Amino acid sequence: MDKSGFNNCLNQFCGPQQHEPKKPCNYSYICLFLRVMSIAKTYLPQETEKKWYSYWLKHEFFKSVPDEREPYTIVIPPPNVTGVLHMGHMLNNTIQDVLVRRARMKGKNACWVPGTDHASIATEAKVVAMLKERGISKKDLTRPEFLAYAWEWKEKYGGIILEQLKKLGASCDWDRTRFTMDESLSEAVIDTFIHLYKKGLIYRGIRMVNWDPQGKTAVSDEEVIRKEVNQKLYYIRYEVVVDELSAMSEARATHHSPLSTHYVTIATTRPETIMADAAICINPNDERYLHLHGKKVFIPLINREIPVILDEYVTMDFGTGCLKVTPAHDLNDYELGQKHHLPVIDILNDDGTLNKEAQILVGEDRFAARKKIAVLLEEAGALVKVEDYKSQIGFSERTDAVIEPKLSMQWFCKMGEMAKPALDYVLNGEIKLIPDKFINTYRHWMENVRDWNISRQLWWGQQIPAWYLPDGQFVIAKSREEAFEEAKALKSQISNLKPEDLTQDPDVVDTWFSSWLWPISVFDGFKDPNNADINYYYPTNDLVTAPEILFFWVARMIMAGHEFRGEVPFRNVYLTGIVRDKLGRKMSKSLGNSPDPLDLIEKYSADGVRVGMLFCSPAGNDLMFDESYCEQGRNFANKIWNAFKLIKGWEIDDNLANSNTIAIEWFGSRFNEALGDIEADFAQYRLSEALMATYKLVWDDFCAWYLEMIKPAYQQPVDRATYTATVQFFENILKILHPFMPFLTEELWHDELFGERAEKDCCIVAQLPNIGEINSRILNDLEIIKAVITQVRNIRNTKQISPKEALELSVKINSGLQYQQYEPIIVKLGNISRFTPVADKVNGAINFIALTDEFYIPLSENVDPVAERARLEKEKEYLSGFLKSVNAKLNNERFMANAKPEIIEIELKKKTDAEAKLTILEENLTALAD
RNA sequence: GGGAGUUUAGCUCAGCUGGUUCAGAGCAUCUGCCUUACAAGCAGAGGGUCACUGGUUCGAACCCAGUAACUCCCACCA
Repeated sequence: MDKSGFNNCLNQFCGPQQHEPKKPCNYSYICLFLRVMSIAKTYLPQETEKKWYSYWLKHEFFKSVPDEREPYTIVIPPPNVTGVLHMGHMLNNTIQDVLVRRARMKGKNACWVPGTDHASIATEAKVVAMLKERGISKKDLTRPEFLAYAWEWKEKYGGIILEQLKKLGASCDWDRTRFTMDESLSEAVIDTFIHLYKKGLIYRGIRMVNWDPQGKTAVSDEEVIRKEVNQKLYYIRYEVVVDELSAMSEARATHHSPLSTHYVTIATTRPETIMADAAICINPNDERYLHLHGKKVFIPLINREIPVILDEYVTMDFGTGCLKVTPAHDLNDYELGQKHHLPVIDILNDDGTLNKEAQILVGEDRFAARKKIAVLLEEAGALVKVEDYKSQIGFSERTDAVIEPKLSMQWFCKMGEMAKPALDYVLNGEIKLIPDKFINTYRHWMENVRDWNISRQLWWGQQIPAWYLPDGQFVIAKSREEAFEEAKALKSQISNLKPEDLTQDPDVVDTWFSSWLWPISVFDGFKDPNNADINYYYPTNDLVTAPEILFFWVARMIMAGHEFRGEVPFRNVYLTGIVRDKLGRKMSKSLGNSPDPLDLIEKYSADGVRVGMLFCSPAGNDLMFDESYCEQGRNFANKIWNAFKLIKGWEIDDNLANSNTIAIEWFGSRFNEALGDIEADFAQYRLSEALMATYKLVWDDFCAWYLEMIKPAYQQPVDRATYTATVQFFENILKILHPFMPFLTEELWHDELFGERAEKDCCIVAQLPNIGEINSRILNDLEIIKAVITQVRNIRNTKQISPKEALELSVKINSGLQYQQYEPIIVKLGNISRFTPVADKVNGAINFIALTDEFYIPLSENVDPVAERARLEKEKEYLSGFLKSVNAKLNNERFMANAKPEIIEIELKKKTDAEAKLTILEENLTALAD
């Protein structure tokens, strides 16, 4: 059996965290091995993660109540209540958890408020679909019946996503979990609606809205996705109404005109709406159509007369230069209609079918009608031609239905007044966007903001507190009773008005009308604006979210913060990228290119996945996710586990003196240096870089160098001082790793290696180490020593000398570096039998240069003079070139005059170093020739 | 149509006010190793005309102009 087979076998017999075989085995050497090695060979996360998450919960480490400490607050971007965890959530919540855990370990009172969003359109669509499966149609239900089903659905599926977050390790204060339709949050929505209405910021009006015929609701501009679609452009001929006067002039002009004067041809992508036409519009400057000024035309098929109007809005060189105006079904046409006082003829039902106004094709769906009308027009001889045409079409984000511009009575919230301060907060830096490239986009949007359509024709959500009187007047009030009182106060009130005569507006408010209050409402800041929580936690610190919702969520939260608290809702907005697959495609359910996050956790551990996500996530840039990052994360966890295993296996001998003072001094300095780098990275929200710095510190500096330096020979004891220092280092490493890898670090934290721990002495609440002293001389020296060791190893490799074979190494020191004090390290890591300083060159030995010092390995039989000469010549050539460019600079008067003194000094040092090295090279070349 | 961004090694990305061995890191690749912490590993190595073309400067991956490709946001051309 080879080693890997052995390992597999071992894993089979060892359950998670099991150190003994589950059943007796015949492999006696396995049993022997197990007795010797009582620690699992690889880190086994499953049980560990469950264990520590419940431990944290049990000891309420996530829980936060106001106290004298500085608060650190994040409110979660509430995921859709019926949603399931996807990669975007993984990224987003990993980042939040890293920030929260780090804040906690810096002594702050960290509070991460979780919750879910009722997501009216998405949830209602799901409930409708669920009912349909059960054979129930929404039409047949009363509003309360439907809502009962919806709540049932919410209760059943509402918690799933939060449970999934726990698997990731999210350290939210679950006692604070909120839902945007919780009683107090809904009340806040209604109260703010009334407040804004009274302030004149909410109004009701007929507007062209984005109508989703499938969801049967209006959606906001932000929820419309524009896509380029292949369409047809239909050229349709309208007959010009001939009156007597024009008939005469026409008779005279007819043979001169290239265009028929009896007909006018328009181009449209929507022939099914011709029945709603209110006019034909031409550009007044269009000479081709002068004869149409003041005329009327017949709509084909239905022969209704409509006027020809003139407006410069029409582009002469597009289509035929002649536009049909359909105010009810096109935003531009609507505005044109308003300008020219045209009637509005709406021929569509809410579900996108044609209504009676259309006169023909009544009841047909708009797309079916389009095809059919083309045939009818063709038959009537009114269809001139059909061309292929590409254009942008709006689709509903939620249902993917083609958006229908539709006139309807809607509620609006005025934005202009609120946008101003919200823009200023970002421009003057009170709120930082990370990365700041989003400031421009934010400004552009805020300066061109349009009023917010806040009504939705749905049942799931907060019902608009508008009450209609039988005569059509309305009042805004919290309840029927209050509405009745208000109604009685109206000037032209109806006699004998009874409360039951009032009908409440059936619409609900847009989901974002509750989410924009989130940072305030989760702390009950509306009901009780002066409570201890809101005073302590608000404004929150960081908001972590996707740039896609910068406008309809982030911007509006800022507005609400200003409007209702006179303060920003948060200080920093960290905008994550979009998670894409390797091919750069956005991960989505429909493409099926998104891995299930829970499967990933199962496979690579939560720590591994967290690390994997962060490896590839620079702020604001999209990330090309690949499972291999998680694999790397898992491998990292395993590496740490093995370092632990090594240290754990040591025995201490108190009689031994500390033989590793240099190594300890070096790693201590290196650790502090890295700590500073990590701190700086976090200060700039460069999370992947902070992680990478940690990764390298642990893997390279600690494992590959430090542990190798101090590690005692097999089965040899270690001295107490080295052991203590190493355990201390390892504990500090666990601390800086904890925000990234909470489970593994907590598991190791409690090992007896670190002595007895009190019950609440946990890594999660440990305080991060402060940056201590940095000995930069030792740091610099060690870089040289490492280079020497690498050179020796390289020589071994190229000369095919086994690492087991010890080599002699001598050095001719020119630089003055104190190699003697590093001798134990060089000897150990280079496997050197004897390290001797020499006064003269060693002939016939393999040599290399570090700094300006010459190193020799006496292996004359391995020296190939030809190859050696070639190598030296090549190096010499490079150095001469380098020296030449340095000299060119130094001889350049303008460089000497303009460059900063420290730059010149550096160049001078480069020159002397290069010259010294060249001298050595030349000497070596001469020696080779002898 | 308007605006923003990106382009550096096979991949994902650093590179701060132009000036250290300024061309870097991780992964991947290649070579050699089952060296009792770790093959989910160890040691070593090889990868780049910094998108292209000009300009400014003593000096440019970095600043300026233009070009190309890609991405995103905004917008009413039927």
